[in-house]
Amino acid sequence: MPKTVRNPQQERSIDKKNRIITAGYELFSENGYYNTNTVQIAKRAGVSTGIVYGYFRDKKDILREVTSLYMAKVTKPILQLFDELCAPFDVRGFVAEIVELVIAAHRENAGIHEALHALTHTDSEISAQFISLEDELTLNIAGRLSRLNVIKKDAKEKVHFAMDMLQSFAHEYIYDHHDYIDYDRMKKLVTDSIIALIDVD
Amino acid sequence: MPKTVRNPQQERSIDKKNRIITAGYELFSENGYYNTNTVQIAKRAGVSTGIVYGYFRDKKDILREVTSLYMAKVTKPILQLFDELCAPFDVRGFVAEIVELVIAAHRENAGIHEALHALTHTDSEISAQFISLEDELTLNIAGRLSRLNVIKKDAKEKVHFAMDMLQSFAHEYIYDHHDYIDYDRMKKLVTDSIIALIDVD
Amino acid sequence: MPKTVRNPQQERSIDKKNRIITAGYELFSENGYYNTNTVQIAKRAGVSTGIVYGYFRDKKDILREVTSLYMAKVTKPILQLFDELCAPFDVRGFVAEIVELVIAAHRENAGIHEALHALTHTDSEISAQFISLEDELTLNIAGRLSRLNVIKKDAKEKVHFAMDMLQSFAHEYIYDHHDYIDYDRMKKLVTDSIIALIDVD
Amino acid sequence: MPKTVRNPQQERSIDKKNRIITAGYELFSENGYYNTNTVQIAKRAGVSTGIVYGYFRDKKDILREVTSLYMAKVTKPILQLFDELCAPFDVRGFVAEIVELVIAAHRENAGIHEALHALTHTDSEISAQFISLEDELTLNIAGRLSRLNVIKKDAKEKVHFAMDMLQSFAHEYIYDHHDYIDYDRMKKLVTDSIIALIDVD
DNA sequence: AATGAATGAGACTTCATTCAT
DNA sequence: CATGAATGAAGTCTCATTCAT
Repeated sequence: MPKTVRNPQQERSIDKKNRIITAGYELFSENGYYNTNTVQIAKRAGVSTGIVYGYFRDKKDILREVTSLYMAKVTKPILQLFDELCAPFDVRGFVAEIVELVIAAHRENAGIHEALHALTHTDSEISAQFISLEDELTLNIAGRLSRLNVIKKDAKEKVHFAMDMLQSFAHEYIYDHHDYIDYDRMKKLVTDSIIALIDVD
Repeated sequence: MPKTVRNPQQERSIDKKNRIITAGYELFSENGYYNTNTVQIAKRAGVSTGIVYGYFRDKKDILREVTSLYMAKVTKPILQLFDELCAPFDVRGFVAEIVELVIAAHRENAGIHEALHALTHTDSEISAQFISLEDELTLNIAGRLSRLNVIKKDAKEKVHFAMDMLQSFAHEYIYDHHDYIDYDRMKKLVTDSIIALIDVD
Repeated sequence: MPKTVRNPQQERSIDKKNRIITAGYELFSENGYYNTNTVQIAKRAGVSTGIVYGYFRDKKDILREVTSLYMAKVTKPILQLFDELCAPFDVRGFVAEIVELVIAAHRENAGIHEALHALTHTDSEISAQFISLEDELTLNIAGRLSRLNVIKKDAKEKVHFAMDMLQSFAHEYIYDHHDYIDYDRMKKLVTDSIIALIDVD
Repeated sequence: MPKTVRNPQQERSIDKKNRIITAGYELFSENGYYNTNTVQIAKRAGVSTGIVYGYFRDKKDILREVTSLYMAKVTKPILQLFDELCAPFDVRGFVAEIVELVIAAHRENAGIHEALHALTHTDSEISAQFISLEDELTLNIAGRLSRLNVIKKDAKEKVHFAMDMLQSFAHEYIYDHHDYIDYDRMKKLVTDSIIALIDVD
């Protein structure tokens, strides 16, 4: 008797599944994956413990969906920004906007990034999901910027590296406030570095 | 009745404590903190389960020491490089050296960085250890470079950001190999960005 | 994340909780608190180890409930006897009845009194429970006897001391049978002493 | 290879053994038998963990000796008082003296009585030791008082019961102070009850 | 489809006892 | 004789998962 997981079609069921994912999202974000148990998830989602296993194969399966949700939340606003983009455009202004966007995304998706990233190393599936997100973003953005002729050379490498910078900085900005750092000045350095990176031929 | 932990003085005991730390280092690195149990650590260290608690208050205490070990491993070679540094010096060559060093450190200290960083978000003690490592490195390096007049302005912000870049890149380089990225080209971009960052006034 | 303990409402659950308490009662009684482990309790109760922690915070929590159960078992029949009491009444007959009652209670509640009393010295919570039981009994009985004008002076001191005598004797009677003691004669001495105590002005 | 336990002849060894017993006495008294471990005992005695097993077969063996020590401490002063006793004598004064003596013994031997008595129920060996102590005291005292013609009938029963009363009261007096009890009045009741008991024919 | 009580393997930790030095 | 580090069995408690209702 192969174990089956419901694939909810009905509205009420979909809602229930989503509530579980959201609960997982919040709890993993707050306490990390290993410090969250299924009873907590069920309680937060307002469902019974048992039904969780109606929608998800196991705890890891919730993690997978939480990861997808996270991906969507982070990717969407950035791609949207690019959608509205058309040449000629103000590079500095645009980069500044992106910086703010990434910071905001980081702030909103608080702990989950850490919680998920943490698992990246021991869990190949999550790792793959993360990598494929990066791939999609990198290639998508690199393609757009190439087409717009904003970046002429090494677009993928530049975009990827720029994304890394942004992520590092956003993390720094949100979580690891060091007293001796002037974050506004640092933000300017980041923006400048990215602009310089784009302009390098 | 305060629980006491042996503070080993004899060589053999120190060795045993170190073997436990090393075992923890390796296992946390391979499987993460939560997927490693004390029996595994003891077995890998070649000691009994019981004696682990002769040297460490609890499992978390092993983690603390593992973190310290990691800190030392990462910090030392970098500070050493700076120790050998004297003006006038070849900025490009030096940065290139640093890049290689950080990549090497990342390679050698494989999973542990992830495993530890993962806990940063749920464990304030580990977080504090990490932050204090960054503080030390940043301030130390920023101080040196200021004194050598290599960086004239915003030294701390620049150094901190440069370190973030390096870390992101090293991580990328070691773990997340994307097929479509030419990592040598990317390495050059990183080096250039750091140099540019230093030169900005 | 406050740990929650089920507060069973359903009959079956209440029964299960009671079975655990009873199992604890028996095992603590037979082997003492420290020589009883949670696996034994679960087995005796016919439940799994895990569910024990669904009903009780920890092993100590079982002890608390066992103590309460013991209290009830010991207190109830004595208070009941007093409930049926009305003046004028035959002091000698009544005291004799009480003596038999306390012996019976001791016999039935076998080892548990010892097991619990044992903890009294190292566990302030159990100690408090015991003391409050004594308080209740002493004050209740002293009040009744004062009101009935059976005892005119120092009612609380007399009642308390009489209870001590009874307990000592019952313990002696049940457990520490010495060959050279004629326990029927001793029982008469106890009865007489209590009667004398009451009559002292 | 039958396990042997040293039977120390040399002074230094005897001293060491005694220090272990004393340490056990104190620690069992403070924390109970089960909350005391051998490392603590060794530390308090100022010896190594290992050597404890040179003098004692196991932890229980320490308990045995501690029990003996307790016996001696409690028995001696009482028997001594009787040794000094000769007719004709002042019953009331003598009983009052005994009461004070037992209270003092209880105070000094604080927790150990409880700690040991606790084990009485699960440990037949300790139980036997306790009973034989009582036997010795009861028979000894009953014999003396009979010979002195102080008690004419049921001497053993009376003495035993009197000892129970004293013990209960002393325990009460030292440990379970209830606010609503006037202990001086209660002490008088105890003394009177014992005197009455002796005088009953 | 839903509930939530129940299961039991396994995690962390303690400690009586042994043994190499 | 003495040391105290070492052993490993056993205890308490947690939690992913199942199952009777």
